[in-house]
Amino acid sequence: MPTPTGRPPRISRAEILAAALRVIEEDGVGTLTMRRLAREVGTTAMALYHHVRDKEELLLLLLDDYAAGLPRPDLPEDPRERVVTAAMAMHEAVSGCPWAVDVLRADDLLSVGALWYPERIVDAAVRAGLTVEDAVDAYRIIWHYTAGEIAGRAAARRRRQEGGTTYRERAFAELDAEEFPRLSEVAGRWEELTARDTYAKGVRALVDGLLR
Amino acid sequence: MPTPTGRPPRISRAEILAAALRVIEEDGVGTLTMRRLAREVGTTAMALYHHVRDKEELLLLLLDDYAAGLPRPDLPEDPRERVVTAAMAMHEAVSGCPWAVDVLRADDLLSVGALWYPERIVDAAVRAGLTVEDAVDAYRIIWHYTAGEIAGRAAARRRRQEGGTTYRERAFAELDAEEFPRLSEVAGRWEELTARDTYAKGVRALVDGLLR
DNA sequence: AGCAGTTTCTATACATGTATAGAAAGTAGC
DNA sequence: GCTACTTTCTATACATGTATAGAAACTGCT
Repeated sequence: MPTPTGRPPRISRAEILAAALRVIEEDGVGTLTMRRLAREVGTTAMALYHHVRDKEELLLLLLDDYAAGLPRPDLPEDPRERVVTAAMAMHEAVSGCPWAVDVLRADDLLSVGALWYPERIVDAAVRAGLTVEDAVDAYRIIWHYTAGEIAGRAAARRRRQEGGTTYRERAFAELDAEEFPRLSEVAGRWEELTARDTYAKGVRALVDGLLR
Repeated sequence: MPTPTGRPPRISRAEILAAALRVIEEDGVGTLTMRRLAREVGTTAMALYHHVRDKEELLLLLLDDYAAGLPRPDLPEDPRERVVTAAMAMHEAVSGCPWAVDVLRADDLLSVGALWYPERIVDAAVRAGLTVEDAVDAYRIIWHYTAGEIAGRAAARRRRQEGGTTYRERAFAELDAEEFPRLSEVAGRWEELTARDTYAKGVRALVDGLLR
């Protein structure tokens, strides 16, 4: 299409994304609303919907740009360690993105800018001896774990901020020690036990189990 | 408190939960709004908030009841298989709950009625030779994987229903075969490759890796 | 210039979760 | 019975994402 038709646009997707990023960086992801964003770009909320399908897509595009700009880590030669390193890089990339949690409802990663991660993971898994099919399975399993871990960790953080009685706390409070001996044993230490970062442990176990 | 004070309640939490369950079963979880629920119970939306902190807690309580009513499977003697079986039961329990996805933003399972699952998993992990601390880690890693898998699967299902171009499809369409050889190789078969249920494979790998 | 077609933008409206203020309906002490 | 207090409920309001209808601004054709 050499000559475009129709009313000429006053705003572009890129402009919207840039403004969104600005808002997020300045005032946090919680303040990013379509109306606020529109104000920032100098238009109305509904005008944004011509450049972006919905808010979820907006955040996805943002995540995409973000991931595309990250440095790719060097990967070790050993295939097993390669998978672990790539997975941890993926985890770090997504964790570092404050709005990622709202988009994590994806069955797999993801988007143009983030394809590096699945590519490396699948490739390393094949090098480790898996068939391509198994390698794809492995990647998706790792992704599910990664997404679940990040979502969980984000929820925990939010809960700690908001304060108030956790539903879990109540569950632990009325815990029957006879019926649930193990949980009773650790109930008092739960907060402490679950504060540690166990992601690496998890991927290592996963990779060990998957590549054998 | 033998004699209660204050205006006597016209509705109870149990009543609300029952009505909510009825609405979900009859018209789907998508139609469950606070106003609809209030109408069903014969009160106003805001009145519900005296019996339930917010909608999330409502769904959590519902999930709790649901999980509490499920039959507990027999667990095999072998500790490793025991963990796998308990995890799969947990997965099945949560998957079977249509509204669970909206509540899955929890850092760990969960609630009074569902404590059976973590108890069994931690216990089996200890029997398999882990310390209590490691067993708790193992349980949470399994939970993160489980939650991520369910959320992903739900997102995929939704996307299939709604139709329209997936973001992923677009990503695959403009895929550079030189930069991403592995992904290009499987791009055409992605839908087929990711349709299979890989949860069992994942937990098995995870348990293998964790219990060694 | 005028008409048709296309794209972008504006105005308005709606459903939703939930905050807030205050009314209603009880109990206990006097 | 009256007042103080407590709990529950009602009315109203607001921010949010987004649907819908139509106006506005452009191109190309006649």
